Amino acid sequence: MEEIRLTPTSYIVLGLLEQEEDVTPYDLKAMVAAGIGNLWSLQHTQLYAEPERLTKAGYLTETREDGGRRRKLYSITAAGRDALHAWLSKEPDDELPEVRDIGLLKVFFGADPGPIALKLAQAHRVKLREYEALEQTLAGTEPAGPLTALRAGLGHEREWVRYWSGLAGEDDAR
Amino acid sequence: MEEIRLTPTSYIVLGLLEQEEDVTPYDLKAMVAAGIGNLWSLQHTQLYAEPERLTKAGYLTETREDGGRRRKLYSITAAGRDALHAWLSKEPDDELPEVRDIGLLKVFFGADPGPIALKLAQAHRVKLREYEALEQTLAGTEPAGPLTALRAGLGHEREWVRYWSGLAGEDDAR
DNA sequence: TGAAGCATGTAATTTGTTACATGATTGG
DNA sequence: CCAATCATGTAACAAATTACATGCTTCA
Repeated sequence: MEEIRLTPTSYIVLGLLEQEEDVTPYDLKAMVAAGIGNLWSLQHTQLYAEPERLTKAGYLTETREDGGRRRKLYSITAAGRDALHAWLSKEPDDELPEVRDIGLLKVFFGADPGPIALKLAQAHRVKLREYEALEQTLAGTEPAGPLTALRAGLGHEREWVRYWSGLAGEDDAR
Repeated sequence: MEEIRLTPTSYIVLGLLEQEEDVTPYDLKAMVAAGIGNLWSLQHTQLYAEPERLTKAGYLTETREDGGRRRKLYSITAAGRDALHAWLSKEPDDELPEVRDIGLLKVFFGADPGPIALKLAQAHRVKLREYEALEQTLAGTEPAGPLTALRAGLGHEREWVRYWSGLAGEDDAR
């Protein structure tokens, strides 16, 4: 049993596996795409590597399908649940997220904001509409976490639309 | 002369070196902290590794101080400028940034938002005040890029304060 | 029935982080 | 003049991305 450091990637995998058993990396890919991936996306290859790491450390068990391709199926262990819940209830630190937007980086270093703003205002409008639709779907469902997190995404998408629209010399109407 | 892939880290170094010559990694660290680091921070060790990479590829030149510690001094080359400007004026893609906030990740997976919200609302208020002060400093200066980028940061900090204050059951007064 | 694209995975490479270390400077 | 902290860097390690590869479905 190896000691490993748990990263955000680890917690995403643990969090998803807490909800469902006997999950393949491919299933994980779909689960990520369905929700958390909006907030924190992962490459599909990480969804092969990370469960392996977590298994070595005792947080997951790995079994094989009987027939067919004998794909790997992962499930969370008690130790995995413990680690997840310990993290969820740990005293929060006050680490702030960074913006890390490529377009903004270019603007910082002197790029003409116009074309960037046009493109990104449009892209954020699309994303905003997608979130608004998702909000309808999630409204009133349990657990509440995904909806609460989504509302942060909504706020930031609105802010991005406001910001880039202003720079593009448009109004921000949709 | 080696081929290398230019990453955001590369462009940050190139962008900073366009403004000044004969810069040590330590200087770079200070330059990052003074501005772009708010948007996109780098570990100090990357500021040793990255200029070396860029030098091998012909985008920078490396010289040595005469006396003392004979520290390494970097300056941008014509090829470096070209690469930077090509990037700055390239047709923008519409890649959207992700939020990647640890607190929000916890909320998504079911953590109690209360304590997280309290802590982060406070931290974002502090950051917001810092940005407001910076805005005063930058107002009217040239080049305009840093101020324009800062205004995005201001908008998002306000949005974070609004969001987390709401979840903390505070009003968002400062 | 064959092409397109989805599903599934491995391996190599590159990037970024952490750990460690030591010389210089400065405030108390 | 001592402790703290800033300045400066290297090396080892871990993580994430990219490249590659191949089996399976489906539908034209």
